[in-house]
Amino acid sequence: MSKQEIAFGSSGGCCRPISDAALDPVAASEGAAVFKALADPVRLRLMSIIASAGDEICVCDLTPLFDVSGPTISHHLRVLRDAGLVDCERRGTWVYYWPLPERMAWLSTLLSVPAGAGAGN
Amino acid sequence: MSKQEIAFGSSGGCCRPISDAALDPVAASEGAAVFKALADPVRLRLMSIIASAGDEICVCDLTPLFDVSGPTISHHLRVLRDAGLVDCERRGTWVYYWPLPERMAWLSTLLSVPAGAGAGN
DNA sequence: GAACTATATTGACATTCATCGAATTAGCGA
DNA sequence: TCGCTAATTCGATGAATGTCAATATAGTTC
Repeated sequence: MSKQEIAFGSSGGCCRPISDAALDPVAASEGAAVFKALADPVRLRLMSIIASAGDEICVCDLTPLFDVSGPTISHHLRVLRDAGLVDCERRGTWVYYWPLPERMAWLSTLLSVPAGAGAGN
Repeated sequence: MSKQEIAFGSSGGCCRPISDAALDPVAASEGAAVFKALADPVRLRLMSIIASAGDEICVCDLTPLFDVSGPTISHHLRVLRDAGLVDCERRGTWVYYWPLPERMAWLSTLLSVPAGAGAGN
């Protein structure tokens, strides 16, 4: 278990939109690490399937949905878990994954646009 | 100008939270490409500075804020532009960047958590 | 305990990526 | 036109990453 989870919020406020205040280098590194977890087509789809499942979902139900090997799915799930986006539990032979909405909500807030932000348009 | 902008929304609905409906492979690739643009500490900080500037901002004001070279900043800005997150205009000797809030809002919606979604916690 | 299934880990490999220095383009002013 | 500054593009390089086959671990069933 190489649990090297991403620490976030350690630099203070974790829930302020970036259009509200610029990130310092430390916060940017933390945020980028979580975005990186979603920056792969397989992982983003995995995340969306797990998040929309409405309930925990078995790895055995996830794997056949993809064209990549089992070990690759396992690898991607670990990345999502290290990013704090999902968690899992072994129950018998099977392993079940569920979403951690807090981390997703955090990213969502980071990217939220207060009202009429942005000068350009 | 290698403008290979990321097409999104081409697969239909672009503004549905992933906790609401799972992404198909095409949508996942489009979304992952935009997240990838934010999956770097320098780029995420650049994005936050540009988004929080309240107005367009000159590259000459961005570069000294980072420990990387000018060409590297230029490279990262191009990635953000190709992702549709910012746009720019040359005015005289200088080039000014501003945020495109729509794309940020799209990502924010993707990650938004309706209410009490997520089975686990 | 042996055989079997479901996941995870390991090790290797090809590709992608962040970064830099050097060269290039764009515009200003003398 | 010549020099100067701002920004981008080019080419190269070392590091990170996605993938798979092989192996290992966890658990069930006989």
